[in-house]
Amino acid sequence: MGMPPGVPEVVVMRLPQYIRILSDMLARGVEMVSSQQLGEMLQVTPAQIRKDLSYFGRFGKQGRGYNVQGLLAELKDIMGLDRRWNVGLVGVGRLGRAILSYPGFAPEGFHIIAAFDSDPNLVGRVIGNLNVQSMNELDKAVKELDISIGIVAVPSRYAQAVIDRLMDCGIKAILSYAPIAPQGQAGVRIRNIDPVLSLQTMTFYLSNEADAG
Amino acid sequence: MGMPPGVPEVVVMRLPQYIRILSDMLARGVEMVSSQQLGEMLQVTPAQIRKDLSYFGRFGKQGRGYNVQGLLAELKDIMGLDRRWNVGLVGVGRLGRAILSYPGFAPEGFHIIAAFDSDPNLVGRVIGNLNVQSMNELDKAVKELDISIGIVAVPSRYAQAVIDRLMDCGIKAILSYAPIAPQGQAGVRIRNIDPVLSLQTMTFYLSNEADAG
DNA sequence: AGTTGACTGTGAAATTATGCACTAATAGAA
DNA sequence: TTCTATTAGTGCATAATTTCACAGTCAACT
Repeated sequence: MGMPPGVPEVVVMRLPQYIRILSDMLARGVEMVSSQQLGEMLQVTPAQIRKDLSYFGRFGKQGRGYNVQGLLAELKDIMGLDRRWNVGLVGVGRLGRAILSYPGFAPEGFHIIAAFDSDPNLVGRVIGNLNVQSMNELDKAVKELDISIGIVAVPSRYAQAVIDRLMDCGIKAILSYAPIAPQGQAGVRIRNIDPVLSLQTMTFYLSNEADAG
Repeated sequence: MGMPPGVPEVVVMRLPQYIRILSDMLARGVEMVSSQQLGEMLQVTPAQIRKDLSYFGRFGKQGRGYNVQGLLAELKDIMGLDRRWNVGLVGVGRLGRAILSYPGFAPEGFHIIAAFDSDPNLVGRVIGNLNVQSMNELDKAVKELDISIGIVAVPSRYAQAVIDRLMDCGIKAILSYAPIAPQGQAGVRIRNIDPVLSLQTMTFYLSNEADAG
């Protein structure tokens, strides 16, 4: 739909961060912002921000900077974040319930509108306003409710099977909380939420930059 | 301590994933693995894996591949993951308690041994085996308990202040669950756990790759 | 012992990403 | 109106990262 082809993935990964900063600024009543200021807040060079934005158009005013509200609206449009996304959750154990009760999704347009579990003791129960459905109903629900994003909150050993099921249903975006390296099909994006992995990327520096300071 | 200088950060970010795969393999009883096989599981090219490893040494046998147990041990050593890390948690609200009860940290050597909160109603209470301490005790506890990693699980509006406090105590690695762009000092690594941001990096593709398939 | 097939380690090449530095535009001051 | 101070957008240079492709090594088999 008129979106420039071949935008580097690194750029796409950064735009949500710009959006977050701009949202904060808008809430604080800031009207204009320069790439310089934006860069300071995100710890990147101003040039990178300008370059990133240039993939999509020209949003600034020379000598002035960017209109916060305007740029925010443009970026949300570009990223598809000016609309509602229906999300399905698989796994309503402890973690799944925590996810259901997390208040941060809905304000950003992500609405968890269906929950699934394979445990017969859970199917049929109402958890967090949702009627827990059997995995057999996944395909039907995805189509009828127009679910385009799946969240996986099942024990690791079942996670790959669940991801496979979601992909078979045509889901193209999956957020997995399982500490595994998921195997995805072409055209499907998978993101992992994995605090241990995050910690493990820092210990290298703790071990090796041990200067006396 | 004899660690090669100037290892690219991208490489350091990938090693924990190799470690995870190798752990799985070891548990499944696999003895040898080639860069080819490893690459298939991680969706990266074999050459990348070999190149990454070459920053640290020569771990494979030509014609055979890598010994799973041996490579795993080497990588854990390199990453500082063959030892115990003491972690302090700030914020013992709902999220903080979920983190305390998450069983995935300890088996990987990350031990949450202190919990802090600014809420007087929580200070002094025992939550998840830990006696919740006041923020005033942070500095002392960090030193006495040899805490080198901080986890931040406080509401967004307090997160930056908590991160600043941790950095003032000499903490050089922070895992933040707050949906903000944290400002770090030089030499301090901060990682974010932010499911909304993860979702937002996928909607671009959902919106723009909408081919009829 | 020699041959074969497999696979690592690594320079060199290709690709991708970042940062520089300049031009053009804009607002406000003089 | 002219001058000054800003700052966006961008072509180009540089830097970083990835991939290629091949020499060298190893174990198994004959």
